[in-house]
Amino acid sequence: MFKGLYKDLYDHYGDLGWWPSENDDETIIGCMLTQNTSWKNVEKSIKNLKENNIKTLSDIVKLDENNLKNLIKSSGFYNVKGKYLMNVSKSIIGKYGNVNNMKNKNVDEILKFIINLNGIGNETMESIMLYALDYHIFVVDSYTLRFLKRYLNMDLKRSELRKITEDEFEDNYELKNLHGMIVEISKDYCRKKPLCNKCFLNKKCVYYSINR
DNA sequence: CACCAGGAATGTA
DNA sequence: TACATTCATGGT
Repeated sequence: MFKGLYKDLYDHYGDLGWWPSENDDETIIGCMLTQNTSWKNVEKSIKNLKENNIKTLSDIVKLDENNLKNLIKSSGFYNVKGKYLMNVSKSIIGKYGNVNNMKNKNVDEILKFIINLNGIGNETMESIMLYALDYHIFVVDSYTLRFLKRYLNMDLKRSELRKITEDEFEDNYELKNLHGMIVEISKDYCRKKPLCNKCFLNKKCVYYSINR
């Protein structure tokens, strides 16, 4: 159902290299900090952390929580995000020792552990599962649901969309790049003022035919 | 000046 | 289940 869409997007965006990070710990940190926040503001926080030699969740648990909040201030919501990131780091280190030990385990076990952590909802859980831990799980965000509603004229629920994409794409790389490409096309052409007339998908979106 | 960004928790009905 | 509100910086 989405193979054609994938090709159209890939012809335009190619390999986006999602998730951008130096290691899996940094991916998890980015997943937490980018909640309702532009990526550029998150990059400043990550740069701040690196300059203070904080690169892993083990480094974070050694920090004072208020110190952590100051370092991530640029990504907004720093009080809740600081508390969440500290507790998530402590839980992961406490149960698994390090991020790598969470890979290649029973998918449901890891999924339930992550979704039950305070500060992690469905989208952040899916991002961590796919991009940091390399499980076969698609990331569904509001961009994706809105875009597919215009593209397919289907009001899918996240569970339905996840089943379709995870069945259709066997390779994790495709799930990773597909989500990245949908975010990019949403940012480029599908914000509140849609630019369907300039989008490379052009008339393939239902939204275009309805409003023009 | 207003609006929103690669959300989630909490509360209400 | 479906909404509303709060958290709060920084770019446009």
